[in-house]
Amino acid sequence: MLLTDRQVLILQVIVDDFIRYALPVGSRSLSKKEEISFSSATIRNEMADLEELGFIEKTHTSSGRIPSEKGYRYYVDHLLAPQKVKTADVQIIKSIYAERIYELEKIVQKSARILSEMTSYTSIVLGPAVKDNRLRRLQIVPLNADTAIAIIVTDTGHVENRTFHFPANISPGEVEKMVNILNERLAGVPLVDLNAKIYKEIAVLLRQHIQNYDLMTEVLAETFKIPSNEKVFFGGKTNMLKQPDFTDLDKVRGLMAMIEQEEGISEMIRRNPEGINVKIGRENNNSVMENCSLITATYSIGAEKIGTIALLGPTRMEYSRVIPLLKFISADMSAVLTTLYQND
Amino acid sequence: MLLTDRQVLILQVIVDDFIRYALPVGSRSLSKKEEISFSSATIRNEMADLEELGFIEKTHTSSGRIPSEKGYRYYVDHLLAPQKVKTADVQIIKSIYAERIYELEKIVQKSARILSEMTSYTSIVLGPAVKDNRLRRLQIVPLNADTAIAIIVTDTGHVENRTFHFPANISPGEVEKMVNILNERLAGVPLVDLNAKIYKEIAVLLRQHIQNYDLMTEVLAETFKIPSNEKVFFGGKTNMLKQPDFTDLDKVRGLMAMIEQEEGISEMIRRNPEGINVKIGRENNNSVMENCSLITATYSIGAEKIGTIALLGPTRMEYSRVIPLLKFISADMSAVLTTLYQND
DNA sequence: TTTAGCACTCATGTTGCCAGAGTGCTAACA
DNA sequence: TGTTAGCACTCTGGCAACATGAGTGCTAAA
Repeated sequence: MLLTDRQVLILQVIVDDFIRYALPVGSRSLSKKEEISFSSATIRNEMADLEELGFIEKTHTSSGRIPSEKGYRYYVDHLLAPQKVKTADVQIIKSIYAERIYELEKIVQKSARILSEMTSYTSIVLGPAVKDNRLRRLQIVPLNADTAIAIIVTDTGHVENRTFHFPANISPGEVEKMVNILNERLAGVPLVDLNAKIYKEIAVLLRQHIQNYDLMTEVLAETFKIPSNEKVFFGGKTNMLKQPDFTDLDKVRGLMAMIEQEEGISEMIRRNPEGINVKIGRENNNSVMENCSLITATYSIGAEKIGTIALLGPTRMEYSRVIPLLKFISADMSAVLTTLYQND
Repeated sequence: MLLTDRQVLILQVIVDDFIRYALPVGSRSLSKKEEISFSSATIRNEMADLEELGFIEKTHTSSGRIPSEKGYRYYVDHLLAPQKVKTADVQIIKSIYAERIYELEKIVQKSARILSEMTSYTSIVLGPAVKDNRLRRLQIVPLNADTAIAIIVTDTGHVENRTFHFPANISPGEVEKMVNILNERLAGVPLVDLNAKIYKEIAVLLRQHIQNYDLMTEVLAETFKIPSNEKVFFGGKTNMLKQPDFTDLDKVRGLMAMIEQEEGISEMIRRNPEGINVKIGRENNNSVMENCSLITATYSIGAEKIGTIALLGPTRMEYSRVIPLLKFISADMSAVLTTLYQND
């Protein structure tokens, strides 16, 4: 079951070649490669063995071989010669963070865009769930007699806002008092806990200052319902169309539908553990991903994982270029975010 | 050059049929239709004339006919029997506005989504340019020693926010004063004019209260640079993939690239005049639009046009269903927005 | 163990053929 | 003069036959 050195070499060359040219690789063309010093017949024998072991497969009886998912898996796990990230690319990535951006979301979004541009695959970044941010400041801006905007600023510079309707008979003075109470009591509280706190602590206080305090409490609670999902950012949504692998319109439709939906893809990304992960084809447990690979890398503030940056491409992905790139970006992002937000 | 009644009838039936089935229409199948009481031979003669006049064309010598762009044009201009909007659809549209939403953007975005769902084409809505909104309130929330978020709330409930960096040595007290000054002086001013006002009126006032007033003024001016473009909202970006007309991957790629870019498509929409407009195929002056039509309808607050709602589909679009729908939605949106924002 | 050689397989492209849909034209008809 | 039936013609699309070329598996010799 263990592969011989020569088999490994052949597998490696097959995968490299197929990644490059997207065409089945035959024994004759292999025998012409520098790395390979034995004849096509020998290669054929070895290929037959490799096929039997499940590392490569044929598209039809007399075709060349293409890597199977297992073949890619072996390649990724054992054969990857990670390229160094090109200095030009390093420059570009560094420049994302060179501007003094504070807003976490912008950093994340920009990273997604650049990653997709550098790879011409589709990048997906799960931003930190807003619910885990902490409240920095709450403001209420009245718009008309019964409508106002609540603005929530978090410690990561994220601004969340939503309109709501006042219960009847509330005075500007009361609103002001309420805002003060809320800011005093809720600063530093994770958004996800706002609701509980409002019922537990704030309601009592409001009672002392506001007429319609019970209705108001309810409105506040409703207003501060924070979506529990991570935000999803995309880069190069339609890059898949450019890949020669996707000539089948139906496949494309399926993929696009999934990307459009956001749910499916973010769920798929989310279930990967910390660090860097490569999921090849059906390893993603999703029929539309049959010819796709997904590489994920988590990023963090300090030691705490806060999001995932992912790359979606054909199984025939340039792993050796892309994996180091993703590692680099996620590490760099983590570093930047950590200096920005660590000691808040 | 004027068409006879019979020619018009035939043209109408051809277009209707082709819109429905996406297959070239032959004389024999035409002759079997109820509406048509004369023989296939007669139809052939008429079709020959119609072709000579440029209203229909063949895909090959012995194929049935399909409408030309000129044919669609005539159909849209003269033959459209606008269907009534289905009551079910009316319900759905009404329900968009039934919830008491105040935020203009949400209304616009929701409209885009629903329009695309009802038509299975791609909808694009140009929201009002943020720069034309008026400032309702400005807030500044410090994030750390030198960074803060400026939050701009407009009269349409839009919240714009951006981070900026304080010049050195500014005290919390000074910031508060500044915010007060800005709110006093700038409330009701269109965002696009903020900059001018800051240099003309605010700078002088800041001078009296703030040490580093010149640097601060510059930072403010920089912060209040408002993007001049309309916001673009999409619905059903990938709906085009579902149309039988788009089997050619290259065409699809071109279209998707344009949609992804946002620039091209919004520019194309923008150059249509007020009211409802139908641009067929090359009338859009854009090679990727060759087999597409674009229908635009403007919406307004009171008498002032503030945005455009558009629908992108194949030239073989269901004009008779879709045009009334678009009319209805744009009118309804205008009505709702007018009651919400007219007297602000 | 390696390799040369050969028979075999299959995808691809070409050709010819046929059926079917559709046209254009002509001649007869109302 | 307008309408229609009929017929010859054209083109697409599907199918089968065939050649080609890339590639394989196997055998036998080195």
